[in-house]
Amino acid sequence: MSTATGSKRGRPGYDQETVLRIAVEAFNQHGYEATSMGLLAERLGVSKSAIYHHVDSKEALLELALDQALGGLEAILSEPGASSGAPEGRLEYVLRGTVAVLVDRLPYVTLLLRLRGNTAMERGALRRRRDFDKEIAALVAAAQADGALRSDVDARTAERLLFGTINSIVEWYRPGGPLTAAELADQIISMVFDGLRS
Amino acid sequence: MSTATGSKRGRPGYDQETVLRIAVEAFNQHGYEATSMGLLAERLGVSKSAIYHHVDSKEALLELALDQALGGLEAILSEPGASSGAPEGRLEYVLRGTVAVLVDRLPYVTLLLRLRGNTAMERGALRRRRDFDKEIAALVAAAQADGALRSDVDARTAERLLFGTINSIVEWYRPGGPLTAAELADQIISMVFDGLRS
DNA sequence: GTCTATATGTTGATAGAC
DNA sequence: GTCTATCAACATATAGAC
Repeated sequence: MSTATGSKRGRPGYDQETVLRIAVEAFNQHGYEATSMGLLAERLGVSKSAIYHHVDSKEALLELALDQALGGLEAILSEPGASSGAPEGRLEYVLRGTVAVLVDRLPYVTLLLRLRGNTAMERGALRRRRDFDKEIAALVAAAQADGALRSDVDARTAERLLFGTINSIVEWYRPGGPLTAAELADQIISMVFDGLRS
Repeated sequence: MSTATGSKRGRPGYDQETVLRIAVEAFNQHGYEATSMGLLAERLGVSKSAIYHHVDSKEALLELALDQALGGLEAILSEPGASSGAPEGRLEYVLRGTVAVLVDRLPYVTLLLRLRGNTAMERGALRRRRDFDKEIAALVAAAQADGALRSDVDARTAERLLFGTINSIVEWYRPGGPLTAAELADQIISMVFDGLRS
């Protein structure tokens, strides 16, 4: 499978999506700040200036990538399963959805999770991520009030540990391995709700 | 509290430990690769070349930092509590120890957890970290064989999710906040062993 | 323990040709 | 859609004075 566009002959000629894919790979490997346009150019097999035909700047590449991740996560909350039924069921629905988005958009979410907020743009993205987190924390609190979840752990702490567990999959999970995305979601849901004890 | 050494007057004059502390803060904020010696110099209030009086190179700073993190983690496994008693108790002991080291050496462990393995030195550190992880996975497997932990989740996956939960505290926990290190450890241990369901 | 000056290479981005 | 040439700024590290 080539990275080329539909052009009929000659050199590849990239589209923005492919440039973005290669860029995000590099950002995840070296960190966004430390990744140079020169490295991207090398990996794409074109000159630095050719990249500026596809995107306005390095920061624009980051913004496109973060939108992929945040858009995917935010969409979960708009689905019917996230707002109908008992809080516990809604929480499980959202957590399963999060695992699905993480696996489906792995490099983009990985990049989001490693953001430090060093520029205005990054801080904007982190704000969107915090808003998402807060909705889940509210869901945890509702499930606690409902009696479905234990109340001896603070809702915000529980939500953080919940996402700590889920988000950590970007550090090791790779699609195509022995564990399918559905199996992974089952094991995570089972572990966070019921614990590791037999 | 000053960052100065014991010198009696005049300009501060740093020791290696203080230089390292400031450096690790910057590494965690911008990423190791993207942190310039110039930024460190600025934050220390000295010239770039002054830093080379304390350390041989930028990479030597990273190595010193990672040794702080890895040394702390590896020491847990040498403690008596890690090798005596039932596997489940030993596992809990090691997990509590890990939380304690994470909190005690927060910036150093944070740096370790963000390594990508882009140089020989980094890969060496990641190897030490993997060795630590493998010992815990073996402990999980032993506790499963013992019947103390559920066996429907693969030991390696369980260990990864376990550390995903624990390691994620570097993203939000700050000593001096409302939650003490001991309380944090209790809540984490309780959540990973018994789950969030009431 | 710090400084200035310097060496040598790389950075993000632009101009303008093809 | 890509190229070469160019820019000012910045990178790590060293030499040698104080």
